[in-house]
Amino acid sequence: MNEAMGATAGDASGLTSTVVFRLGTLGTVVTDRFTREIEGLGLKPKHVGLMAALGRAAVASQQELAARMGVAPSLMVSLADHLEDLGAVQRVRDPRDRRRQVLTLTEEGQRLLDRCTSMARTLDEELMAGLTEKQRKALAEALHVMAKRAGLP
Amino acid sequence: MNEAMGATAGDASGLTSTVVFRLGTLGTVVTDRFTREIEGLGLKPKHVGLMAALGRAAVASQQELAARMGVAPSLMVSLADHLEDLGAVQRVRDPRDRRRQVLTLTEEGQRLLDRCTSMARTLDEELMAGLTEKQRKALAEALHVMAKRAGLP
DNA sequence: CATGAATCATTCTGGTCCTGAATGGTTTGG
DNA sequence: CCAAACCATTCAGGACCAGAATGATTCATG
Repeated sequence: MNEAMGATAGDASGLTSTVVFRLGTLGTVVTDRFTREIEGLGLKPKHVGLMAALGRAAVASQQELAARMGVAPSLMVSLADHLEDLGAVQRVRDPRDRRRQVLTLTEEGQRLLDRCTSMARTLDEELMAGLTEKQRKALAEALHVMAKRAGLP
Repeated sequence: MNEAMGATAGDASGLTSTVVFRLGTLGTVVTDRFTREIEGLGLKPKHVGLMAALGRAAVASQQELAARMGVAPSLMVSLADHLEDLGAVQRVRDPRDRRRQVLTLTEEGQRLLDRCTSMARTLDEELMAGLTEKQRKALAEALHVMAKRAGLP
């Protein structure tokens, strides 16, 4: 939820037992946590998402990336601006079509992304500390299926 | 993710296979969907969260509710304002302590909450359509454990 | 090959959501 | 009885994001 609905107690309705609700609240809590974690790197979640979308060797125009991430092209410009300032991505005009700006992840960008991934894994541990190995598998599988279904990655 | 990081492809790093990442992206997608759903009722996710926090018969001051939901008191005021305008909550000065504004869910509020719950259940179905009954159980259980662990509900 | 429509990136403007500071009424402890 | 603490409210401002407007480039079609 655009944070999110973020309720915590006193529920007599069953709303809070809903997967939608739990997914929403947990999602924001976890993302807020992650946001604080990456703050020191000068990054926001969307920057990390963009780097992940780029991948190590991938090449894509800003337009395509904006569509993939579900954001407006104008926002993609500012995200790319910032990552470029950090030296994390390179902007190159596509010689085939000089309207297109092609983004590529630099080595510095890959380093940043790796650090973010590492942080995420640590948070994963913390988050799933109360789960058995079997439960973790089941959770990962379920999330994967639902994400696919939502057309995500 | 106050959204969220929202990446979708080209990932060579493993970030997207992280529970943190999937939880974040799925959370925002689902919340966005829910947001559209409740738009017709004149509600935003936080309004629904507040109503759920209130519960049918619960009584709480705005201060306490703000703390529970993790928002600033000033935001709680405007959330309560809006719900009051809709006739969903009643604001009453606590006679024991006339500084406190006590909120209670009205019948209209309960009706609204019920409709939101119903919508959430429908979304649950849609969301988990690709999951077996066993997987659904496992997912619900895992989310519940993690939510508890995060101090949520 | 010329020109109008379409596409891409960029800038700018504005809206929404939220926090933190300032204010005023109320309570409480010494 | 007074100062400190507390609650609700208002207000100003910041972060984030979408949409319109602009300019450059490409494409389609006659």
